[in-house]
Amino acid sequence: MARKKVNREFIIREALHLFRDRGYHATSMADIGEACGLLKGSIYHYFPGKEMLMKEVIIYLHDYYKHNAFRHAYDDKLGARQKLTMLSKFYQELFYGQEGGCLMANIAMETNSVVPEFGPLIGSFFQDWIDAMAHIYRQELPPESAEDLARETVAAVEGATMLMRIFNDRSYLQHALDQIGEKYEKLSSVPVKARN
Amino acid sequence: MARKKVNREFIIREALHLFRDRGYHATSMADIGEACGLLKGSIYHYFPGKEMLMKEVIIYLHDYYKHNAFRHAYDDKLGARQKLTMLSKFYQELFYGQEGGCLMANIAMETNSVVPEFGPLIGSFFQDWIDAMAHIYRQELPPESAEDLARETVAAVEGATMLMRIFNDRSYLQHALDQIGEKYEKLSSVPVKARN
DNA sequence: ATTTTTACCAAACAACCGTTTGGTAAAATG
DNA sequence: CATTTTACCAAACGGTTGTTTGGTAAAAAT
Repeated sequence: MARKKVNREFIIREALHLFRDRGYHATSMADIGEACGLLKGSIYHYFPGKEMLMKEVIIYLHDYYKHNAFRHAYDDKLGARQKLTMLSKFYQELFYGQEGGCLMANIAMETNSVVPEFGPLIGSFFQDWIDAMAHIYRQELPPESAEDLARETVAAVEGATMLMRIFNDRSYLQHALDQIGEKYEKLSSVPVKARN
Repeated sequence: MARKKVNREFIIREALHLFRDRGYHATSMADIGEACGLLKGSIYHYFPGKEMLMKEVIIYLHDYYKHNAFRHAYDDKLGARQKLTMLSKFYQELFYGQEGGCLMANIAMETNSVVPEFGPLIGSFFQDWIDAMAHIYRQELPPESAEDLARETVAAVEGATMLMRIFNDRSYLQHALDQIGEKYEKLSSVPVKARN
């Protein structure tokens, strides 16, 4: 019977799930402890407090996106369409497996005016996301249009993720992801290849 | 010195502001009481509890949208473009005057899995919004495209509202609202009139 | 003018929150 | 083997939460 090894990363990941679908205030240290097989006081052996744990969760998730998604945007071996396809797949797999939508958006909405310390961390995540999309779009679009389309894309995906959660209907996100490629095809004047 | 008259609607409106930009859990009954010039216990003279108050806030806001925004979508005296312009103006004025973004989205994200009673109320709001947009789009678009575009529009506005709040930059919402008209122009084959 | 209702306040309530403390068995270190 | 460090538990801490209770002065109704 393999013992679950408890370490900082394990706690971060358990906390990530709880924060994502219960929110920051409704997730207690006791909840996090229970998910890790610990008492709430024991979390303080690994983290100085709830706020710091939340910050590390945000940074952890930001890093995950960097390595598994944004990364592809700067991969010179790929064309713009390939990049968009890879990112779409990433979002699809990420959001489909899980309840609770997007942690970054959820925590941002809940804590924006009440725990301002999270703001810059979450802002940095969305800026990186927008930058990655803009970098892709700049391959065939003027810089300004690329930037606008990037912001539009992130907004569309986040809005769709929210509606997906509210209506418990995955087609919202699916539709938004499909639209990313289509919109780019229309804006870049390159002829559309046959739909695969 | 005119005395502030305290009644149910006054409390609902004060609570609306607090819930919108501090969230549900971070807004205490004491906060709401203070905003109304009352002690927290006195709120229970008007409402049976915090949860019921939140529900009434949601219904109140839903009604406000119905009467001041969705209404225009079904006004037979207006053309599709006029309707879109009026709705855009509504969102613009509504979201510009206030911090805290969209209460419906904020509360939905925060409480979706922790106070499920709010879910149907918020879902009903977004469904009404989508229906209103779809009704406009059906004037010149096939029903299925109209429905898709409506969902897309609501998602885009909500996503932009979120980013607007995170980056404290109104241009996100402005851009999203501008895109509503443009996208509809492109999809409906009617020639574009001169930009006013 | 008397009664009833309204609109509160002041205080208490149990429950829960994030955090701290003191101790302890096991593991790592020397 | 002796010692230090690690990884926890159990319990307590002060503070805050939503809610309830009992009372009271003013307003409304009779």
